[in-house]
Amino acid sequence: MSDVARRAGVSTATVSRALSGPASSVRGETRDRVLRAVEEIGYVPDRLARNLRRRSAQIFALVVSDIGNPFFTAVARGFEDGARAADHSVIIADTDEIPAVESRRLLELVAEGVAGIVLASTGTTSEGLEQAVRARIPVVALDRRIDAGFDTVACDGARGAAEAVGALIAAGRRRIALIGGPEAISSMADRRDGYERALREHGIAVDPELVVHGDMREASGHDATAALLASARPPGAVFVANNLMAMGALRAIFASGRRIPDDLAIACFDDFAASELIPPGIAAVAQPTYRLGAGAAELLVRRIAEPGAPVREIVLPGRLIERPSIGLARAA
Amino acid sequence: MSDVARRAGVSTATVSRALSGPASSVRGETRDRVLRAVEEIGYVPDRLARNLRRRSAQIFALVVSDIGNPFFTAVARGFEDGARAADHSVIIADTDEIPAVESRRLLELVAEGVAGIVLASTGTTSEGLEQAVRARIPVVALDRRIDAGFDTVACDGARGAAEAVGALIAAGRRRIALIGGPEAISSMADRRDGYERALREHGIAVDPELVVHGDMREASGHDATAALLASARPPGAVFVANNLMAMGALRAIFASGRRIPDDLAIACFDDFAASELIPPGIAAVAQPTYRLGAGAAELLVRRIAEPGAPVREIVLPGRLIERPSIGLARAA
DNA sequence: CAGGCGAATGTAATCGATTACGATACTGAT
DNA sequence: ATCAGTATCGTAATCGATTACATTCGCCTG
Repeated sequence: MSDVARRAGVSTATVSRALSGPASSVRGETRDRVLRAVEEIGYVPDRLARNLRRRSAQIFALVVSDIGNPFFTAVARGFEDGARAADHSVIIADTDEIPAVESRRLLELVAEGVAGIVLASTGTTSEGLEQAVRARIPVVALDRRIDAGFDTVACDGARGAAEAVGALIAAGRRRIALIGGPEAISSMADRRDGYERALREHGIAVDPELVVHGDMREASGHDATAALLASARPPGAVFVANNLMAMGALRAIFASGRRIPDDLAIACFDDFAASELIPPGIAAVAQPTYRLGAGAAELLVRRIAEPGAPVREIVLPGRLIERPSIGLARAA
Repeated sequence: MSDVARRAGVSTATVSRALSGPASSVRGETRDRVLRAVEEIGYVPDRLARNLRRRSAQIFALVVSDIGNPFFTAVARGFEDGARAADHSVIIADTDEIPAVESRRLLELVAEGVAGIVLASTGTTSEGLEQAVRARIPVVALDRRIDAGFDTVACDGARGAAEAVGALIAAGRRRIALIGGPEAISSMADRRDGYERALREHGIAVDPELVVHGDMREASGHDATAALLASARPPGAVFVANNLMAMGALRAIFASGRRIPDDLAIACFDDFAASELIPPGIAAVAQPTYRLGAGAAELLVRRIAEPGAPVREIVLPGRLIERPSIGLARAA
């Protein structure tokens, strides 16, 4: 940096101001001289030194339960692009949906000096979250609301679920089971709400026996479905609250020898790569994953620019992709 | 840090040595005093300052073509665990399989001061790679070899492919097509080799008309398969060199109305989540993804410990998961 | 014309840990 | 008793960019 300063005939302070200070802090001509010197020498500012001075690294963190879940990887794609546009790298951390792990990861990220965190929380407030707030690191809630006043980006789970369940009803099913997720996770609670709302709107009572909860992983979807199918009065359709459990549900259904949609209709939240290829084609509510991720990055960037701004919430609609697993096509 | 020093009655230099210096550099009793003081005060070393001094951040980078590919996310999982065990975070960067993007990402990572890079290269040496080497940042090749002498971790593609193709032959197929990837990518070339070897070993000539190349993405798998099926003498089986193209191939096959395995047998490299659910169950060579990722982390850690050590190569076997898509079961 | 103000820039302190260099004390050998 | 050698620890420089504070200069006002 001092080489640049010498070459441009200014001090290092001026070089710094020309490169990263506000536009008004340096005379136009001086700035040009500095930029030319930078160009000639091929100077690249040292990020590590800058990080120390600024007390923050140019890194955003994405904290999710499992990077193996295609929903989160798709979100990560959008988030990464958004972060890169703001000249930030992305660290990804898994929590395995375990609150203690989530807290630990957050503490590590705070220590790491990340500039912002996007968090798909397990639902429990933790010491890690507290520390992040105390360190004034912006936190954006992804997919799941956090009680306090955090910026949030999510898909409209209630509406998407209601639409999917509505489609099942329109196809003539009335005994529709829900395979839901933990109620502490707001997106899961929302989807349950949508399920119940759709039933009520069509004058169908919610049957507690048809509502079961998994842990959002494949195995739990399988087990829950198997139990439903083995019960005295099995349902005529199931709505599964996320993609992984849906895969488990499908395994259980095929294992039972039932045919979709004749014996059992199915729809789920969260589209997945193979949904078309699994016969007869599985209906799903597709989330705008890329835009969720990009939106999260955007919220972080804005919050950094104006820390005091009012809390913002981005809620994007999902889109029901109707496929034959629903059963009869709806009347147009 | 000076608080700790004062409390322990030593200098900051001693604190630093006690915490991160070699064991011999400080008297046992002194170290204990320091550690106690650290405990009492709740001191946490500042990573940003340490990074500046050490001229390197405690971060590993994973550079892949597309984090949306489940193979890479599965690898990422193992890599992340391995990195964390060594107290490093993980940055993930996508290249979209574009050499220029790969080079740019690498340059950014070098500037970022990452401590090590795991790279699934597009196959072209780039300025970014040069810079990484010049900066003495260890680079481990993942899945795909890089010409020069880099540590490498990969699955045995030739053997896995030969096994899968061998199974198709054992099931009575002789006209077996290959949907391969770009030859510049070593893992793809290996799989092609395995394909050809299996054919030769069974006295079947390699028919150039049955060998087509995609770009490893789903659409190319679809198009290549559609073209094969529409040809004058369509194959009796296909072996697809990766998971994404396999999904595309399946779409094309179903669209053509053909039945698996009666009309067309299929097997692919890289197992994927839905392979069981897609009828009749799609045979695939499963890679030990988690261990590939963990192995990459391990290679990085060792290379950092001994920069001069001889080049190491970890090659892990894949496992053919036989499913009905192959056709007749092999004679036991 | 004095005094005040703002724009533009320079000087040097600062972020917090690491480490080169030097000082001290203690060991054992001669 | 003297001295080399080693183990242990302290002082202060260092990493490279940012920024508080000081300085200079020009311009405007009363």
